[in-house]
Amino acid sequence: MSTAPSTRSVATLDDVADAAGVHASTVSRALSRPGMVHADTLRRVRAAADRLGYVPNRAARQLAGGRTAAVAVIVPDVTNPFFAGIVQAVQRATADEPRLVLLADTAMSAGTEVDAVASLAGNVDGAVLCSPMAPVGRLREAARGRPLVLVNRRARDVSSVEVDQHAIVRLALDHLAALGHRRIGVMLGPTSYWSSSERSRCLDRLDLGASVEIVRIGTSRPTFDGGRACIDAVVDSEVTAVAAFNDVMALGLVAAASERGLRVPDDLSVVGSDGVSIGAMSLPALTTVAAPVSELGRLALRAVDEQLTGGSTSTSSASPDLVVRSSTAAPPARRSRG
Amino acid sequence: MSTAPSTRSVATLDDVADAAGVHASTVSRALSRPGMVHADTLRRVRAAADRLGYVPNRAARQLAGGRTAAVAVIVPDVTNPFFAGIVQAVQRATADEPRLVLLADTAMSAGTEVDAVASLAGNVDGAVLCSPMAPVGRLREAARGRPLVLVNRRARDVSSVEVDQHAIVRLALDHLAALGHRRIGVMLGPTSYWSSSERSRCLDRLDLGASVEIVRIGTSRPTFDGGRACIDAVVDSEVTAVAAFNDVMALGLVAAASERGLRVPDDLSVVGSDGVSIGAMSLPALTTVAAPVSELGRLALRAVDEQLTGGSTSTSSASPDLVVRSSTAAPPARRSRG
DNA sequence: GTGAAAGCGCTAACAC
DNA sequence: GTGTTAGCGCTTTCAC
Repeated sequence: MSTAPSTRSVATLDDVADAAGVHASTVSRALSRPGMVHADTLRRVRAAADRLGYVPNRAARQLAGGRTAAVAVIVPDVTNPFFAGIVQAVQRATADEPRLVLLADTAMSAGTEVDAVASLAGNVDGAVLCSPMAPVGRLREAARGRPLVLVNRRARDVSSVEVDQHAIVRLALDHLAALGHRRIGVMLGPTSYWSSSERSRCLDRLDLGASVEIVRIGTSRPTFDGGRACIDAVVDSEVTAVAAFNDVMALGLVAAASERGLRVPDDLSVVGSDGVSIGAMSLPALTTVAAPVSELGRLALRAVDEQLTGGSTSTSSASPDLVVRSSTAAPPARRSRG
Repeated sequence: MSTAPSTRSVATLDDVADAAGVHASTVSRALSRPGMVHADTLRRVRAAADRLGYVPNRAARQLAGGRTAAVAVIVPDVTNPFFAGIVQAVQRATADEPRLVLLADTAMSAGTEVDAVASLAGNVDGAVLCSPMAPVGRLREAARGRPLVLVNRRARDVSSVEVDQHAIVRLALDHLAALGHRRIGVMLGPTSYWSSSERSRCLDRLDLGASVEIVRIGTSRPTFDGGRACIDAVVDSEVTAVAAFNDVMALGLVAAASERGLRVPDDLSVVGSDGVSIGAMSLPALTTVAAPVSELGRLALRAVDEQLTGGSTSTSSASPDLVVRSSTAAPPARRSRG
């Protein structure tokens, strides 16, 4: 009956064209620029496409048109729930106009990062780089002119989206100060992290009043063990509370504290940063400053699109929220420096 | 000097061919089947490709050759570290022969799962589906003949890789029995999960000796809250230890227990399953039966390749390991049923 | 508003 | 062992 469907397993544009009684180019227009064809043609084409279960071949589309409808997301480590959250957020943000998400995990290696950008660049409309550590110059070079968006890192002439680091510091310290802490440690991350050095800069500008003293707790790897390793510095500094660089480090610190016989929050209060789910699952549940992950995803995607259409780069920032759980942060024990 | 490099921003096969003084098809061969060209030609081609920073265009490659050198990984939730681990494992397993990894997060929806397979199928050499919940028939249909590999789910005529569920149950229960527990609860997951019903079947076949009693603890969502929700059933069943369906549920149970004033492991021992990092970060660190994630990744990729070359499907299983941490599992308190 | 024709960059028969 | 010739399935000028 009617035009014989091709014997190939998947329908092509030509098959749809035959079925609808129009030329392939008309089908192409109908499907990608509905406004450019007659309303009647449009209906017939759509009906035919549906009936045949037509799915456009992206490779062909990319080859002919240049657009890929795909984005790359490059993370240091997907098993870190913060980065997994961003990957998820980027994907969800593509819901209105579906795009493929190509993922690369760099195993926290700057070299792998550059390689990932290089191998992905040709296959996507843009790449979202989470907390990249490679020199931005190398990254741009590897991107060959494709839109690049940095998450939590700033660089000249490259788009970026970031969590407002000042707000993170402010929320964590205000919370601890309000609980009555007067000597508070701030844990930093690796010096190569923009977010870490930015927080350090924020501390300089921060005014918590004369009664509160801030102590910087060295720099350390942004991992559970990195957090653990800070326990000595924390104890030596004689603080009653710590604002950690991220949740995972916070948990490491809590674990190390408890091994030392320090109880959290009785002997030491800890506030994390990120708001990842594991914080809620720990015991006691971690009070933290949560990053607005979904918004970061949306902003990152928008930044890709801006470069695609306008060519202009941008920097946008999103605000975190304090999440008080029950709880790793409490008023200082009376006995300590009361 | 010499042949003018094209003005386009990225070098093509023709550019390399010109630079090397050979035909494009020779370059193609040199790059994909080095054995088929003269050693000298090979050197010249490679040198030229390097010099021009040539990166093959995958879209063109796919269009012409049919192969995509990409795999899709579809997970219910990337922020679940177990699934993130599999994604990572699949990617790492591609190291020898690099492939793109296309990720889709289905937000635990069976419908989204089918959609994801449908939209990805045309763009990859195969898809790895983690703990899928959609009917396998729908998934195959959506895959349009592309290789499909199920992780922790079995179905006729579809490849699958799984963690040996019998071994999981065995390792957890032997450990608890060896610690002296005589009445042990086994938490199950959603009935729609193959791994849950499989474990239930394993319990029937398991022989722990007459002195050990097993109690099935209902079924529940495989989440932290799902684990929490089991506390009533656990308390009512009067077990002294529980083998949880997964780590996240185990942590939920531990949290709920502690809210009830039950101490872990003193009043209740808990063993998880998965071996995800958050288990190690919790307090106390979770004793668990760890899934061989890297191996699952390798096996999944191999199953894709088998179907691509031989066309045959297969089922392979990998063995988990008991990871004793310090610790959520201990001998039962003397006072309980001793 | 629609058809015709020319590629996008590559691989895969074929000849030589 | 290498060059030639066709396409792969689309988008996009162009005419009309």
